[in-house]
Amino acid sequence: MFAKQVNLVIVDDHPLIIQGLKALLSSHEQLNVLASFTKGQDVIAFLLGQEVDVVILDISLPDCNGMDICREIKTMAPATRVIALTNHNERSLIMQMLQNGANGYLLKNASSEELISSITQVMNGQLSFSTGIEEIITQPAVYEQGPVPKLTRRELEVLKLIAAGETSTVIADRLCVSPLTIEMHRRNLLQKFKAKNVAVLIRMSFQLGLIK
Amino acid sequence: MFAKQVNLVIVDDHPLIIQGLKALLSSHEQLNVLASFTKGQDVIAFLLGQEVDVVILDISLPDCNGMDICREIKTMAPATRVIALTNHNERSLIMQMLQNGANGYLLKNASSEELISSITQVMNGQLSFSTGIEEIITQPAVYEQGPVPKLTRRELEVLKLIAAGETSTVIADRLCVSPLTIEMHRRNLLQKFKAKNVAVLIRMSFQLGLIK
DNA sequence: AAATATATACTGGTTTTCCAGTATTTTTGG
DNA sequence: CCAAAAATACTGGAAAACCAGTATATATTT
Repeated sequence: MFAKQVNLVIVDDHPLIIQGLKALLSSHEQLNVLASFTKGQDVIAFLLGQEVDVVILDISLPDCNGMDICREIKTMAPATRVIALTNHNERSLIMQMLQNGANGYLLKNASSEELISSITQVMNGQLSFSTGIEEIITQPAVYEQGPVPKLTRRELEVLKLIAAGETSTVIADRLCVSPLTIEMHRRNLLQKFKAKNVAVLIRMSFQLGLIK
Repeated sequence: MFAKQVNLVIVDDHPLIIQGLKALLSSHEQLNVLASFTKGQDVIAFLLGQEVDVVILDISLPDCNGMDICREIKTMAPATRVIALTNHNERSLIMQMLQNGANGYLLKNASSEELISSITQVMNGQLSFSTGIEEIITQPAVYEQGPVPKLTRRELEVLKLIAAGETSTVIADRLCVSPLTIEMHRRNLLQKFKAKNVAVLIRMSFQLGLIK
């Protein structure tokens, strides 16, 4: 199955997920878990001094954005394969991860067999996806989004206040600017998300993990 | 630590979580995992023919609502302890689970020690919570919600269409009713969620797992 | 230093939401 | 069968969002 020993690293903020992955991988002799981390920056530091074949990487990490970590990993260690492991199945996120160099994309409800198969595939130089993910990627979405919107500091601030239910007038008072400025931020946010109104803006922000 | 053998059952839609829990629990002789399920209804069927000490129960299950399963378990087997294991830390959900009879509430980022400790506590007849959960429960929320809103079939239908970004006029056309009817549904939804506008409505609906 | 992006702010206007109250019909539960 | 809940619908009106375009100042990037 594996031509040689495969060295892996796990990054997930759930100790139980890490535990489960270790238990699963340990029943395969040639799969060797070198380390596990609950923070993204720790894996970057680790990779500076250690060569790793596969990183299994959660997207939602407490200290940073898994997508950025993915890009960083591929920048510093291009030969290292990255398999995203996440609950998110939004096409935008999947495409963004692939754009950032991910070799695989698994959902957390994947089976053991699926995980092992995925590791095999990426080690063979292939891309690997959970059941259903390929379908999500390939079928043109009814509402086609571009990449995940990149928000400025101010836009994110305004978005959070909108999500908290505040009106433009209240937000303007809070941020000491004109209500017309906030209206302009709203318009820009709607355009970036290709959203027709606040309902879609909030929903997509949630789905993309921009707000919790 | 445990006066006697503790029989447990795990219900979670993530095989990796189940794997992790099993690995963890198996290193404690007196903790005996009888079975695991990825569907809520399966655990109910199991409990009909088997006495269980502790059920570790995810709230988000694919076939049903973990909160309802919790209530069902406590109805049919009051002596069985239920520990919720979830990613949600909204006060409403925590209170609802306690209301439905849960004995513990853990977040999925809990450590191994925390889990074992929780099992110990519930077996001793105590309530048990993840770090931080007690704080969430005890501090009066800035925006105090009541219990998780119970939506009618029609209300949920309208909510989903609102979340999809449709206006009241469009929703009315879709459902073959007057736009004024939809406006009335909107008003009722805002009242049930104690939301001041659609932004809060959508945000809370996602936070409470009512829509995905 | 220059180009670009961001933040800010305005005019003028339409659409939509939110609000409060009221009323009737239909459905559901006891 | 009856009471209660849900669904439906209306009047009248204010507040807020959404829209399109335009403009200037500041910050950032090249």
